[in-house]
Amino acid sequence: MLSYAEENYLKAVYHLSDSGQHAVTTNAIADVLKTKPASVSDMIKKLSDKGYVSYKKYKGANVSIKGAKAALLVIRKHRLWEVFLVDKLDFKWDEVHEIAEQLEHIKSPVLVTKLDKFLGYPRVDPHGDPIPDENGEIVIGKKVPLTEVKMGKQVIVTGVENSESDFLAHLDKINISLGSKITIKDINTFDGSMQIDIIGYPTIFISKQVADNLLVTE
Amino acid sequence: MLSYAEENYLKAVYHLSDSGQHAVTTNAIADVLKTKPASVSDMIKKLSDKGYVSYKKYKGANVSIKGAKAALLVIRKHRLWEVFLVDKLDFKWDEVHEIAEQLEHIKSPVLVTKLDKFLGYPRVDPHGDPIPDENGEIVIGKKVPLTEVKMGKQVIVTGVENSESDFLAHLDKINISLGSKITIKDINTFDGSMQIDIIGYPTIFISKQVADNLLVTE
DNA sequence: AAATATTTTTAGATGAATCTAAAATAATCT
DNA sequence: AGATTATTTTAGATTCATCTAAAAATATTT
Ligand SMILES: [Mn+2]
Ligand SMILES: [Mn+2]
Ligand SMILES: [Mn+2]
Ligand SMILES: [Mn+2]
Repeated sequence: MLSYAEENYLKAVYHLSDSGQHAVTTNAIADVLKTKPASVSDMIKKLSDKGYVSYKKYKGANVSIKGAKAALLVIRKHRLWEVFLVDKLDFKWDEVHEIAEQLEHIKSPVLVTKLDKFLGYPRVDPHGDPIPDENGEIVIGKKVPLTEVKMGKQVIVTGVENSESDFLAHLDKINISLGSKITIKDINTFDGSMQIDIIGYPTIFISKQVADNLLVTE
Repeated sequence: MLSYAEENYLKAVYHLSDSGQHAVTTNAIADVLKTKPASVSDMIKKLSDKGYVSYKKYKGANVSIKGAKAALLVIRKHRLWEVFLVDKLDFKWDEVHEIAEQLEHIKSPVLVTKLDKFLGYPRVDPHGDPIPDENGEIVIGKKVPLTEVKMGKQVIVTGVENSESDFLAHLDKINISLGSKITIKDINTFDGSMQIDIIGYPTIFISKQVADNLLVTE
């Protein structure tokens, strides 16, 4: 069984590698876990021996299939507990991370199942991040233009309809990128422009033209 | 801050000493914690150095005021989580102990406060054990005869009105003792006799005479 | 390409919590 | 009381996760 520390390392590797897309450096892991590179080398070697990460000395680490699955089950618990804390206990979305960081390590598969049911099978956590299913799979919803989304619903930017560089530059300027979590606060019916919240940035206005070309999920 | 292990030891000492009433032997602690006496000696010495237990070599250990308070806050969390698991997640009362054993160590005072509120400030856990308040105090309710209790309510036997030995012997015979958790399942109005559940034993019938002389709390 | 700087790994140490085996103390039994 | 048995403590070892300091590998700069 994985220890607390092992689970935290696995999660860090998974996230830093963009869900397993590329290898992760020792220093980067040390950084997010607030530990020293020497400790990371030790732990990565251990996780490699156990088959949870692939690792070549001096070349960084990445999660294996087994490692990604384990990481995703911890992430699932983390996000379900965050939903519990916000929806049921009235925490604010910015107060729950540290507590979920502890709760994610509770070992009991049936607890996770029952918690998921109790919460009504949520698909995203309070920060808009998707909740993996019981097999560690992230069910990605269909991509739709932001103009098709109802007011108030939180969505994640997962693509663009138009890839011209001046459009992309504009998105950059207004702090929208792949993965941004957006909530529509208001829609002006006469011109289709809208007021949106982007998590981490001030509320902004965008034109219908921009909204039409932004693909979002959930 | 107390470690996981330290909290478990403190709780064991607290319970084995009957809430601090007497000293506890090394072997007894090793027994309940499924560890070896040598480990207990080490840990008790550490807790003694930190002021959580009083301890004289070869003479056993007991919780200090500070230790009892710490133990009671862990017990509070344990029992609140048990209520959560049974009331909200639909666990059976005999399935929750192991999970609560993990959850009791989550560190976040505000989480406990909010959980308590969410659960409606329960005063007993699913096993009928009292839940200490935020100061680690167990608020003992008034003692009333069992005949004054409403059907369905779970109560704890905390005394007797009549101390004659044949009454006490009778209680013994039907497995009722101080601390027994009783739920009234049915009351026969014509003679005041009742059908009761005693946790850990089969359902039994008792006469109004017995119920009148049984003092219960909660 | 050589020198320099950065990153990563190894070596060796520490603290926490555990264990086994042996020594010390206390309790029980002729 | 003296011998035997049981309990408890100490001594020394182990595992886990961490650290610092030094060595090795890689990357960057001149
Ligand atoms: Mn964590
Ligand atoms: Mn989150
Ligand atoms: Mn515990
Ligand atoms: Mn209980």
